[in-house]
Amino acid sequence: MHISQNALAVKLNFFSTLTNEEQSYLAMVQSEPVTVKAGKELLHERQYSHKVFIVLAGWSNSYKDLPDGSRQIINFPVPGDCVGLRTLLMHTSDHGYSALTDLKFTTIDAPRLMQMFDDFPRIRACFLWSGARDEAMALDHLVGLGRRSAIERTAHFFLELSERLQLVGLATETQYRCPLNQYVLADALGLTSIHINRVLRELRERSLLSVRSGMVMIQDPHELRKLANYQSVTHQRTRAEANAN
Amino acid sequence: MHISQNALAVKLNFFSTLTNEEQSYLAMVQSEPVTVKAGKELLHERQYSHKVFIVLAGWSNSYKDLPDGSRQIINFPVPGDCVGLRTLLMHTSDHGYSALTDLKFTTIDAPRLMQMFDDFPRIRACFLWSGARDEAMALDHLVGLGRRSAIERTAHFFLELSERLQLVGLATETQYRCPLNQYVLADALGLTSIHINRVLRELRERSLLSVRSGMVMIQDPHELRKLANYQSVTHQRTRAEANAN
DNA sequence: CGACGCTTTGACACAACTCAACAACCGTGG
DNA sequence: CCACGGTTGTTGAGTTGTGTCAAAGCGTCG
Repeated sequence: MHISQNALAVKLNFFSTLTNEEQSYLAMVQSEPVTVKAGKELLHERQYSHKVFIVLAGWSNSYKDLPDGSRQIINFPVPGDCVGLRTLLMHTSDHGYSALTDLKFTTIDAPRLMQMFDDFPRIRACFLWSGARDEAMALDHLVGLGRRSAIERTAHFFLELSERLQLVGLATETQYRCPLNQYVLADALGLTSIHINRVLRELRERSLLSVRSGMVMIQDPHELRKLANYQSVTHQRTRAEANAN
Repeated sequence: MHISQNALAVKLNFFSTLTNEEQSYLAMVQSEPVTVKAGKELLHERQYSHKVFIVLAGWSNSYKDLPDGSRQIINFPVPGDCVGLRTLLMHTSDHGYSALTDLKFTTIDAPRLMQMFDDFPRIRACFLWSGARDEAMALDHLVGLGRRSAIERTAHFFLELSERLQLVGLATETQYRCPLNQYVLADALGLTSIHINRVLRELRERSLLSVRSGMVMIQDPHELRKLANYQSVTHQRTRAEANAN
């Protein structure tokens, strides 16, 4: 098992403890790690795809482009996240997926994934659980876009990101690296980069959160959570008992 | 098999043809149909739940409430839709679910559902596929809230609803019954009811679409699609080959 | 040093919201 | 049958949050 493949195992273990056999199978079924350059598009909308991506390191985003040239970013998969499960079921992708920084990942081909799901129902359960969590996050995102103001949405976003990164050891309670620029943030939060800038300034001036040279610092977690009406995505939920299915 | 339970079968059959045995099992595993009054809350946020709902007739909505009193409607499940699959995995619901009109549905308990998934992998595949389609629709919704104007979003909404209802025979190309009032539409589309009213007026004045006494009439499907940049959710995709998993 | 990508700021425009009425509709009971 | 209240739809006037356009500042890298 590659050390670098641990993020996935860490995340799945959060849902349910995997045996050594399951863990080593999980490591074995993955391709060798691949590294691509920032900007590389790994999946474009409507592309036929027969594999999933497991992020090991780096930043990427899944998104949808609109005919008027704007784009909506759906998600920023972090290390340990799996991209393309739904696409596998659909056969063709309903979103694009590209690297924002140099990106290291492995892949699993559909047949091997399906075989694994047949042979290791507990692993299948973990993947389903993980997919369900991703879906829950997408719904939070949806609610934010529909009903939260720009500043609430932004605060909420950085809090959620923090929690996801903590899960794989890439953030502390108060800070984490985050190379997302204001154009990218704008596309994720349904705003313009100009307005994101104003919002970040306000958060900074209110001493709640600051973003400087790729580093997010949460200065006042309590007040920030209050502003965002933030509820933890993961911690509020009972840990899964991964029975078959 | 109850005739009234056909909507689910119709929808799953759209994904992959089920055998007679599968169809009758699917009918058998469901509870007797239940009817509840409009307004009844079937699932509230954070509720523990151990069953899924299969809508047979009537209108309902899943939503999230925000502490400031506003709400964001996630989805309007239509007959044949299944509510609560993700909740089953999470053990507690991350959204509320309530009836908007008198509502007829069946339920499937978690253990029986899991048993069915073990015994009939093709049914499991259909449910997963169906869940994936719901997720894809949620993503469309997310994109709309983030990047589309009020009128585009509204047009898009009615087009998508039309297609979903057509799938179960509840709409023609040009019209369908839809008892959603403007408050409800507003909560779904991330707008105020007042603004929805103005948007509907504009759609009416431009002879694209009109909503009168619970009836949606699509007057100019082509222009409406152009306005909304609408792409079919279901038709664009290859029909599934439902192999196990 | 200049070029480029990203951030920051200002002035202005506009889409959508708020508040406040009023009108239409509908079922209910007198 | 009409009067009534509640719900839903409609409209106007004014406000505000966010977008648009334009330009300048700042780092970094070649």
